Amino acid sequence: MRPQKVLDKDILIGLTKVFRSKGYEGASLKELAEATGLKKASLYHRFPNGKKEMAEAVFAHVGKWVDHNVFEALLDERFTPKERIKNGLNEIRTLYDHGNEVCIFRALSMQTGLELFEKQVNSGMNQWINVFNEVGLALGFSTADSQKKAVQVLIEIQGSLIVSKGLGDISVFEKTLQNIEIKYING
Amino acid sequence: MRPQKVLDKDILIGLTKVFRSKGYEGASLKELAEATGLKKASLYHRFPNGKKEMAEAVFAHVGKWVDHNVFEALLDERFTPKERIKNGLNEIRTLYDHGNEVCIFRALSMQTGLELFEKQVNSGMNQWINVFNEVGLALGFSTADSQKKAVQVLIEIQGSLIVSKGLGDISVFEKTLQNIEIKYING
DNA sequence: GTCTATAGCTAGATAGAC
DNA sequence: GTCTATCTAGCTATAGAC
Repeated sequence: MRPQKVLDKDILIGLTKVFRSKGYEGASLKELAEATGLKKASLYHRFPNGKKEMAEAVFAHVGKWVDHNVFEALLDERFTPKERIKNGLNEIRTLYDHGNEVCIFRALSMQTGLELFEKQVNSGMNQWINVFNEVGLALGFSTADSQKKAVQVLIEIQGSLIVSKGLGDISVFEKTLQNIEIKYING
Repeated sequence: MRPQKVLDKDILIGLTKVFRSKGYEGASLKELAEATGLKKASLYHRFPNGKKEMAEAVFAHVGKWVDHNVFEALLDERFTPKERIKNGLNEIRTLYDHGNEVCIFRALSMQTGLELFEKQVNSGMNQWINVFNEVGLALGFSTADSQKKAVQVLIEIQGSLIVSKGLGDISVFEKTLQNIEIKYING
């Protein structure tokens, strides 16, 4: 067994960067190879099913990050529900680099026609909603109100990322996060 | 002058359909030709600058539609501001086919790296904000409040389209439009 | 595991007949 | 104005040396 030139973790970072900025179709094997520091053929050694498998790995990697950071912060019972909201929103700030980064799930799933991604986006969105719903219930919101607010969080995060990018003004994203915090903390 | 086999209007419909579902990179000349009923070379006769020019034409075409329908409804002084909101939101329902269609500007501008589209998205978004701002002022909102609400409209429309598509549930889009209506009509 | 080299294909775009 | 045929460049993916 010859040693790996580049760590799996670092490959994923390079792949994520390219897929995020170019999308699935727009990302070429050439760029993906350059971003990881490996040659094309070596990338195929790591991902025998090619580009699709690379995108899947990025999906899984970011999904785990969200689990371990965003969701864990929102559900961490060592903190009060209000503190959890603050902490969770801070992780979201990091995830999207304060509004500078697009949502990688959107970048990868849009217009690929790959069913797998559709399913993963669907279950990912439901997870976000369930987690925010849980915090809402812990804050004493009614079942219906908590569910509604949770969906609204998702809408506003995704929408504000788009508008921030379109206007070239990341303060839109920041203000949206602050509004979400207020809505959860002031009832 | 030999007669055109396909009308400009119908070509634009075909191009729009493909770009909307596949994005700029994902749309191939082959598909674009098939969707319009012309052969590739004939498409190049109509759009000498190729794919980029086709996308620009779609941009302009949809932009005009929005001007003539959404914006005109929102600014039509024959109606009260509240009626204008209702009418404008109805045009938006049509534009996005009740949440079934993605935003063509987003589909075309994302991850293409084409500056032209970035500029057009930027000015397009500013137009949306200005028009909603104007209606807000007509309704008696303060300058700051009207501006804030106008940005929020854009965020919620874009976000709800994404969430609707991700969850496979267009009621998310419909509920968002109803919330916008309530926010404008009840103060 | 990583590399060079290349296969096989499809992309966007053009030439020229009609 | 539309077409068939074709060009070149780039793509994804593989073969095989090291």
